[in-house]
Amino acid sequence: MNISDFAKIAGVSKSAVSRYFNDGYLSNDKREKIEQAIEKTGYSPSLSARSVRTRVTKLVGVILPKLSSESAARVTEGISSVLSEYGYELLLVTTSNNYHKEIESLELFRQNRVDGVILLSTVFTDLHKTVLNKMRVPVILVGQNLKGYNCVCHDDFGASKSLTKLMLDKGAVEPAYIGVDPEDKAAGEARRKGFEKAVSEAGLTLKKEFIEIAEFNIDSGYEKARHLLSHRSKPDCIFCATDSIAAGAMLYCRESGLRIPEDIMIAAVGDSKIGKIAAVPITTAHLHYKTAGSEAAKMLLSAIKQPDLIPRILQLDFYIIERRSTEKSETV
Amino acid sequence: MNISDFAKIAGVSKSAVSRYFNDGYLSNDKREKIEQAIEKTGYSPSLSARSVRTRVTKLVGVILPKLSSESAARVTEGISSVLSEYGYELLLVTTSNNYHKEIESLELFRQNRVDGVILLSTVFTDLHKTVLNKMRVPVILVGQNLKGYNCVCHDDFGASKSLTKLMLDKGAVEPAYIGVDPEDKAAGEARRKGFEKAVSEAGLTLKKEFIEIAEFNIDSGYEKARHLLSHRSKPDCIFCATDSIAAGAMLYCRESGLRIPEDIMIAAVGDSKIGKIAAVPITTAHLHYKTAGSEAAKMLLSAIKQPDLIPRILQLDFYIIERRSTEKSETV
DNA sequence: CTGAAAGCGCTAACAA
DNA sequence: TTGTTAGCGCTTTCAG
Repeated sequence: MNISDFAKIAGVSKSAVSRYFNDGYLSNDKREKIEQAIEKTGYSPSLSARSVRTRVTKLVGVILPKLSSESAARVTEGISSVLSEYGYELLLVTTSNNYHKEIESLELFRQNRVDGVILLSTVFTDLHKTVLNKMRVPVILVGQNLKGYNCVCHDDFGASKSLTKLMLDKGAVEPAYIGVDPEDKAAGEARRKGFEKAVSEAGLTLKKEFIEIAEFNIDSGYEKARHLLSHRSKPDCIFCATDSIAAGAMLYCRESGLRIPEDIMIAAVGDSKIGKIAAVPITTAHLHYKTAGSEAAKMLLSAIKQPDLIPRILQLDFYIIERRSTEKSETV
Repeated sequence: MNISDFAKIAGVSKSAVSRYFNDGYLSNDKREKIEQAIEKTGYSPSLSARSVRTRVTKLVGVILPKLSSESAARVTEGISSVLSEYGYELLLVTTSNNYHKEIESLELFRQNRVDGVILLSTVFTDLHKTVLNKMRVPVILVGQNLKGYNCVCHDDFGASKSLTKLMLDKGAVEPAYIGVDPEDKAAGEARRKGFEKAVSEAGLTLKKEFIEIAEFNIDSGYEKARHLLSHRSKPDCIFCATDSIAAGAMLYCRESGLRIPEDIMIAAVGDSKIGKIAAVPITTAHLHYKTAGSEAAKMLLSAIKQPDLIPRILQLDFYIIERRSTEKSETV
């Protein structure tokens, strides 16, 4: 059933039908006829055909490393809530943390199909830059802070610094760090720098062997904690880049008989469910992931409406949630 | 830049270009010319225009309650992996557990835009039936077992029965249940029936006050456990429909001084991360969510290819993971 | 307010 | 193998 067939059934012209669906001028008489015919036939116009004419797809591409990460899921929910409100749909691509697939997807979205793109990437290479500059539709970066691009990001540095400082203020003097690949600007680099800043501001020196780089999961956190605790000198607090890593680290600490927080404190960034129900609930920093998603979507929609918008960076605040994993009386 | 402009630049005909992108007959000479021109211009054909002609969108609609549930995320990852392999893209809609939005999305997908739909729904109403029967593209249901429709589902009944039996075999005689809305056929109804079956097969009678219905989250599990334990007679094991609920229940049990598993055992369905790192790791049943997603995608692709395919139901097996929350010596 | 007609960018049937 | 040509279903002038 196409617009011509339908127009015939409704007893009106093609134009009238088109106007009905695009709120143009229309007499009530025709409007009613069309509504009745819709009732009868279930007709609805082809979005593809419409896109050919209007060059608008009402589709937004979302590229993310993986869905089964609480933070990515929350961002996506934020995006989705705003998008659906404005009649846009969400075209999802996951890249399994493979940034070549990220580039591929951008290429795929480059000229066609979508009106804009939201990219949750973790690394930023020259390849990214090249492709991004070739894009003909607006792109919003989530989670990264990159001059010259539209970004919605978190204060990873500040959150990490605050969490680390919190543990040092409670008397820790041998801080350890389990983070992720420093290629990852936000979760890797910025969080590490925040940690290091807090350590140096406290006048402490960092032991090289107290630095570990893990994957984004529990098992890796466990493994790295084991390695960390295999040295002769022991840390008295561990700052972890993510809650999952912290959960794994805690698992190992407890298995090896350490009491938390008495023997060793643990804190991590992210405020995911896992930190709340861990054996000892984990002190964490809440980053506003869902808000990041909805703000990114809003930013994208304005960029679509107004293509000459100048790039802007929106950094969202965080807050600290103290839990038992750092519950020690202060030692000024 | 459209196909005509591009053909001119490449020095070939429109047809040649079209054939290049749809692997028709083409001499190497033209192929090379076209490749060079692509290099120069970055041309790629408009997918919308193609869809108008071919009536194929290479888009699959996915409807799910919410992303921030580990199971939904895993299913979606499974779907995505297969889809991208076959050159399809994924149009995602989340319904926030509002089944009217589910219907709306189906309507939206009904005639247009997508080549098929995968629906992760929890309830199944007459409205669903009506809309489903009107669909012009194939639909696969994930997580539900419904005669007459294409389904990929889990053995919720079996998993629940096995978990409950496991606790009863270890000597529990006062079983309690914290489940979800029985409108939810799989997680609500089937899991409850599995629980009840194990209880009755063990020759036990179920106390009415040992049945609670919770939401799908930790806080609700906590709340319901509190209610459960407020009665004079106390249960000695709790079967929970989901890991999140179990995590919450465990939190309450421990706060009220109960030892797990000595005083009370806990088990739940789902094998999510949370159960692994809970204060006392939780015995669970692994359902193959990711596989369910990829199988659903495969089923959909064959239904797209072969529209007269007769409906089929694929039920995936589960396995039990015993953890400390039920670690009691058997009392036969 | 309305309808006829042109044309969006592409594919596919046809004749060469 | 190739190019010409007729649409796919829709929107949008334009003339009424």
